[in-house]
Amino acid sequence: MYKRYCKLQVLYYFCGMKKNRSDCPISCSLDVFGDKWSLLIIRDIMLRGKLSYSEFLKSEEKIATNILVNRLNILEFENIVSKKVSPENKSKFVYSLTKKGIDLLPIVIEIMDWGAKYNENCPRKELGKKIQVDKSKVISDYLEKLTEEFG
Amino acid sequence: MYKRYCKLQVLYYFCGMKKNRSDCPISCSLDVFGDKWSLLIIRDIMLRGKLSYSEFLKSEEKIATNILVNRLNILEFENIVSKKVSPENKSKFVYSLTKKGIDLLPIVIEIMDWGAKYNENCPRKELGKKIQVDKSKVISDYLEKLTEEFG
DNA sequence: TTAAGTTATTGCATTTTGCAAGTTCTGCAA
DNA sequence: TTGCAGAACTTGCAAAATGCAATAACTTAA
Repeated sequence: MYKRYCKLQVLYYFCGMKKNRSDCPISCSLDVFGDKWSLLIIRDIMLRGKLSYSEFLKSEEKIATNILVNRLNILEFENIVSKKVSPENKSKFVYSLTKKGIDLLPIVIEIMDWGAKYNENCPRKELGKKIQVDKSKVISDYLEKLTEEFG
Repeated sequence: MYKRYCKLQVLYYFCGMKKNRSDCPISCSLDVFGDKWSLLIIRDIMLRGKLSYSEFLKSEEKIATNILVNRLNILEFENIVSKKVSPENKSKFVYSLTKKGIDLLPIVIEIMDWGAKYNENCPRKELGKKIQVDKSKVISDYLEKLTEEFG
């Protein structure tokens, strides 16, 4: 087996772990992904078929490398994504959504719809228009697709 | 007319206004409410009938006063909430959701559902259980209720 | 004009973010 | 077995955001 980096980041996250601010489910959710970056990584995996660290880095929002590592570690620790050695290229990793991660789909779609509705500078592209026409179909289609990848 | 505080916070927000990180609607949404507090304020107004600064302060997550003022100003600036002098008590303000704010309802409900599903320490209470049974009914019921208050 | 209730600011310590540079790790091929 | 290239990760430092406690400003009503 290959020795990979020790997960300092996860250790920090785990050790410094604050209790949830409250037992409100909204608050607990935000404790996990309530920031400007986590859901963008989820989006990349969920809607854009991105798989790896280097692909996430290329997104137009230009996430910094340390933030990306940190968020990926947290998402993995929280069992939202899982990380495996890539079958095609053994020196890289691929990330995929767990069931828990896939269940973020409706949140992501709703956020996308709201964003498109209220920002002139966010023209609806293909997916955005589909959402406008039949949101629940988009969700169920993606759900099916993501679930079968999930196996 | 009463001179109220000048809105330094809003000025800062406006002046320091970064362009959106990208034209992705998800990213644009997160530019506005992608943090640990904004949606909790929305929740308080939307689901808990809270109206004023002092009520928001009392929530169990214990938001700091400066953060609360800052977020309220941003939400108001973004036209998600609107602020008026309270009819009952003229020395206080009440906040209410605009149409844009009300449209955050599905996002809030989905986040709530996900949070309750994946946190043992977030027992589903009345609303959580209703969501489990018939999410879209909960959404349309609240939508109706919020919209008539709005109207 | 003052008291009571409400909302907002300030200063400081701490934490998180952003950025740029450099380091470590892995597989593959010489 | 070494060296290289691609990929993932860390580090150091500056800047920004957060948390906290104390204080200030504002409004109404008496």
